[in-house]
Amino acid sequence: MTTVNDKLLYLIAKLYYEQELTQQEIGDQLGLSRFKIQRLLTKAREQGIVRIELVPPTDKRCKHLEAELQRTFGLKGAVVVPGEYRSEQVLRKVLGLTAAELLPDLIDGKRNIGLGCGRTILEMLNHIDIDEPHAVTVVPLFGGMENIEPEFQVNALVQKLAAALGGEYRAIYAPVIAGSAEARATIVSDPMIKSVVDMWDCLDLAIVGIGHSIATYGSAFMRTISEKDKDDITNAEAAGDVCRQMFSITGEPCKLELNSRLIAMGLEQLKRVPLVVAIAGGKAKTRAILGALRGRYIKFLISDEATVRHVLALHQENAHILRA
Amino acid sequence: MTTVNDKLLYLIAKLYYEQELTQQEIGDQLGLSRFKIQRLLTKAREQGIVRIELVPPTDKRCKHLEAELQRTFGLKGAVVVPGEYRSEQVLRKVLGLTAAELLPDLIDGKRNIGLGCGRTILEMLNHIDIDEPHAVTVVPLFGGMENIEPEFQVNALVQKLAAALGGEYRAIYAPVIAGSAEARATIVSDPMIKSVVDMWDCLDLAIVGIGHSIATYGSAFMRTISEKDKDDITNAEAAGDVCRQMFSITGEPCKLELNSRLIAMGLEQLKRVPLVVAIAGGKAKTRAILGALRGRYIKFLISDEATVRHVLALHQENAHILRA
DNA sequence: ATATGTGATGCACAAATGTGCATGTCCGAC
DNA sequence: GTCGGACATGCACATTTGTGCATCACATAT
Repeated sequence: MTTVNDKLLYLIAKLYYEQELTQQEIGDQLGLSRFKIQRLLTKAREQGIVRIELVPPTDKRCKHLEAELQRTFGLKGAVVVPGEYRSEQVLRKVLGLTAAELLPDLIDGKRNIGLGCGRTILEMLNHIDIDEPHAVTVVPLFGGMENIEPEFQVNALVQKLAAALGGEYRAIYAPVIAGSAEARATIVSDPMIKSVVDMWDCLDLAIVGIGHSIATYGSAFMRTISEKDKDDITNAEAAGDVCRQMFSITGEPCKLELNSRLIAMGLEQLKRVPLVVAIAGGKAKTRAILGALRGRYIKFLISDEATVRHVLALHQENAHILRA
Repeated sequence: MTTVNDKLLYLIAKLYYEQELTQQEIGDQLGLSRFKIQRLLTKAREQGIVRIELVPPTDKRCKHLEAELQRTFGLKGAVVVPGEYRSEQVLRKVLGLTAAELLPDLIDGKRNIGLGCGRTILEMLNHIDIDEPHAVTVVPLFGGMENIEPEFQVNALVQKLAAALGGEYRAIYAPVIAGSAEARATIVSDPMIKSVVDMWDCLDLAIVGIGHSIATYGSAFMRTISEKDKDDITNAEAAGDVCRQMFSITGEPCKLELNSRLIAMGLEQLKRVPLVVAIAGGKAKTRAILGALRGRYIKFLISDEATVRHVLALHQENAHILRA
């Protein structure tokens, strides 16, 4: 019964996938209806008789750029995808995929993982494919925002990563920005929230995006803050942010009143994490990435060739600022 | 340039084959047209980024039946596909496929290969998949018929096998039945034909079907012969044929006037070939297969469980005929 | 400047594939 | 027997995919 099927399924699969006959043609040849062939093919796929494998393109990477990044900014590592991507959408997906492929190496031996949020991070989560479960705990690196789609919610992202890794996660039930410094203090001292925030001091790994201040994160974050805050940011010449913490193109943290209300992992805290992986690319983020690198906030960068070239060029170009 | 594509192709392939999005959905996500996705997918397949592999069903075989066949009829080997196939069409394809898979083992070290003709043989040829070329010479085992489709022509079949194996072939330009014994003699002594016919004495391997006389080979052969010949065959109680040579259910060659006109490898000649592989199955061929086995004309049988059970049962049942 | 060719692009249409459903079939329980 | 359920079958229809073609962009030769 089943053995008949085995050979038959294999035969049909061969005719369909190897000889590229249509289901109708196979049906005619075998004296079976097209529908039957269709269902048998489905069964063949289910039973694993047909195995579709995707060969990852021989990981061509821009080793020289990676080495230069490491040298120049004291990184523990870098991965630079070759080529130039004109579409932001495509680039995000490519970087997300690349990050997902690297993830097994990155999380190896890690217990507490902090996760940022953003579209590229989400793309990464969509492509994670891990065999054995890892006993990790995933925590968000900052509070949430209510005015964005559910799938971008920090808690949804940590949940997703934990699920993909087979570990646990901690959700944060605090806003990324409190109404006042006092409100922040109150919120952060709340036991449930404190237990998450306290974990920021004992992370083994943080995975973050890099925002380019004005219009960052689909500008959802920017929509959250007041006009005065925006002016502050502009005046401070913020080049970008990591974990919502702004810094200038030299890597100096921006002194903003906003900071006192932020419920987010701090830059100095971040520097103490053994491994901070940033995923970021795109011409618009050039200044932001450069700032993050100069500030030594990140220790591993996943980006693309065109962007990295821009970053390195910009670094050469206005290196005098640093000396000044 | 190409490197951009590599990652992108892989990404698209992943979305399509792993996440099972439609081409349209992928296009929307990436901001590319459906057509572009379509073409990139084609390219991904061409470049081997998508690899579709067919896992042959764990070669479940009826070892016990194979052993019994070997023991009972002194075969060098047998392969019995499990199950019962109600459709002749399906059975032919399954047997052809099975034979094609066995072929590499069967031809190993062989130089001169004789090939019969028939629908199952053709199916086998359709599935041959060999890596390195074999230095073989393929010859037909009997003459041709003009009243059948071109793809069933003996010369087409030997050509096809030779092509699949990467070897050479000899075509025969003689009819399977001459008009008279004298005509046969003349034809066979023609140098070009003789050189092929002479090879029947130095074959290392023959691959044949088994016909069940009346209505054999889509009855094309039967349409070729006269009414008197048919009566002769009926009177001689022919059970089947190999290479057009008729025999009874006991395996005795039929003494027919027709034989004197046949341009086909003889049964005694066949017995001298080190390895004769027959591919045959189906209830209707029970008697024919039994006759071929009893006559020891074949040394290797590829068939199916249901048929073999019938054959063995029939053998037990009328074994007394042999003793008589 | 003007031809010329090569390749990318998207469209209309054709072909192939997938799916919910009504019907039919088989088989065991009662 | 007959009832009920699980499952197979084929159909109409919806979705998805594939393809020939006209168009356009761009580069190279004339």
